[in-house]
Amino acid sequence: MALLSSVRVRFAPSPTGELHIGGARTALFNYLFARAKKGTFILRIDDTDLERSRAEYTEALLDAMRWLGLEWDEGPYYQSRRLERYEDEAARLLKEGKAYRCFCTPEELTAGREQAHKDGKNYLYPGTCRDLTPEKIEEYCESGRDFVVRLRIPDEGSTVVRDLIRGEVRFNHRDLDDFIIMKSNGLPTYNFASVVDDAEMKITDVIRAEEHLSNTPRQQLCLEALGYEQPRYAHVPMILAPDRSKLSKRHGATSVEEFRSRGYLPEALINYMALLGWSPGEKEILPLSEMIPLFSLERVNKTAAIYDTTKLTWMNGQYLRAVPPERLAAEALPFYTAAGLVEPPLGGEEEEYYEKVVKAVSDRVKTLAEMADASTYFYREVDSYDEKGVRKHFRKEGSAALLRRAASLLHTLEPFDLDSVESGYRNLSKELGISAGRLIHPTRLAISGRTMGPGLFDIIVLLGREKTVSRLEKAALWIERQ
RNA sequence: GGCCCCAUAGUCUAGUGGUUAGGACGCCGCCCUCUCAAGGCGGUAGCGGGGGUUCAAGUCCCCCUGGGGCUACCA
Repeated sequence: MALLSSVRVRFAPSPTGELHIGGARTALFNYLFARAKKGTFILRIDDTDLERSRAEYTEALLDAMRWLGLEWDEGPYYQSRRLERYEDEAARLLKEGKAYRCFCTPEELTAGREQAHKDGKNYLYPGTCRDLTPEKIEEYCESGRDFVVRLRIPDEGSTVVRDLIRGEVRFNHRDLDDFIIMKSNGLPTYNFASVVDDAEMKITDVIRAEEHLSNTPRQQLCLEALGYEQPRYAHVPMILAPDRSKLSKRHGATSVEEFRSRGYLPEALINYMALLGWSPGEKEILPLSEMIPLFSLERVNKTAAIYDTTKLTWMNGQYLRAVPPERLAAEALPFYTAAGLVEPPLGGEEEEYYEKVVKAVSDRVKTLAEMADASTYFYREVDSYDEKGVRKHFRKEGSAALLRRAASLLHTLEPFDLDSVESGYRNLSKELGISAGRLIHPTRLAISGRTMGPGLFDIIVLLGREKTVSRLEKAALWIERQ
């Protein structure tokens, strides 16, 4: 029983570009639905558009899916490898008179459309070839004229889409025309291929973006003509760019690959996307595994969402801080490499140092890219001092002398560890009758060039005696020369 | 243009006739503190407009407005 009712869903992207967060979110909802229902999640590549489909996009797509952790149970199936199926099904419809050959040229069609537009009228395919005589058809075929196959749509009546999220939506047949199911190049159109595959793959629930809602009556009509059962439909809200328009390249980071390269963690991206259109209830921060039992289409809303990187970034910070140090070091390595700070493979001491740097810096950043950026002075000499910091901490009377005192303290300090450095600093400030901050701030600026960062004593110990002392002296010199 | 969907703060959302309209990000302030984060506390800001229905409307109905989608030999 449970087996019979088991759900089968699919994510069916077309490999015409990178996977953007809209598509990824649709994939995620399909995945969550399948897992929550103990069903099957199928991946299908809808690559019937030869012009725009590219093999490298398919690879990138699979890569992105794997990176996100959205494991599929079946597939990937490729529509381009199933062309015979569509041909057979189209031939069947032709034979049964449910579809017909249309010999109109694209030019004729376009002219009709433009004319209608000029007259301010609606354009629907006028049905020119709808009732061609068998003789005429044969004549056209023999003369080698190109043709497409169109589905015959009833003139009267309507088709109702029962959507799990939106309720019943009615479409009048008079607003639909006999649309094309097979192009003149012999390839199926989306509406047709998709339906043939969904039927053959026994898809029980079609969960996809809202942009497909208007196409659903066409698909239902196809299914009906083909004599297959209807799946259930659920059209999830779209994800819009910050300017409310449809997602596109010019909106900065929109593809999964881009977020990845900007230093976002897959679990943060997943968590953030899940919250776009779905609400789990109490907790907002929750990993994929915890989302599964909570997921249901009833809690998916109808409103298009505008994605907002600010919240994603915050969430990434949350995840970053929860990641075990070893994994964090591994995830961050490509970013340190790209920034030219390290060159893997890292040796023993080098690796130890790297891990300490990561640990020191990770608490105060939100992305892996920021992490590398915040680490530069652990690998390079300081070549400039933060301007505001200079005004605040270097310009004061006696700053250079202060730095020299600190340098000489550290020069001989034993042992050179966190506790002794800190107490050494605190004692020195007491001795000089100044606040610890008066000593700490210029030191940070001197050894890191920055006014913010990890705890000063952590930096000092990590950097080591030699570098710290030399940077302090260098800064003192710099101040004196100003 | 036609058809369809949608409408709670800047953003993501809870809400299914009776709530001081709840949470999160952001922003502001305070606390903590060597800085910056993190964390804690507090604050800022919302039911697009107009008509109905009802004792009572963010919630139901209609209109308007706004946004989005489809209307391709794209998916």
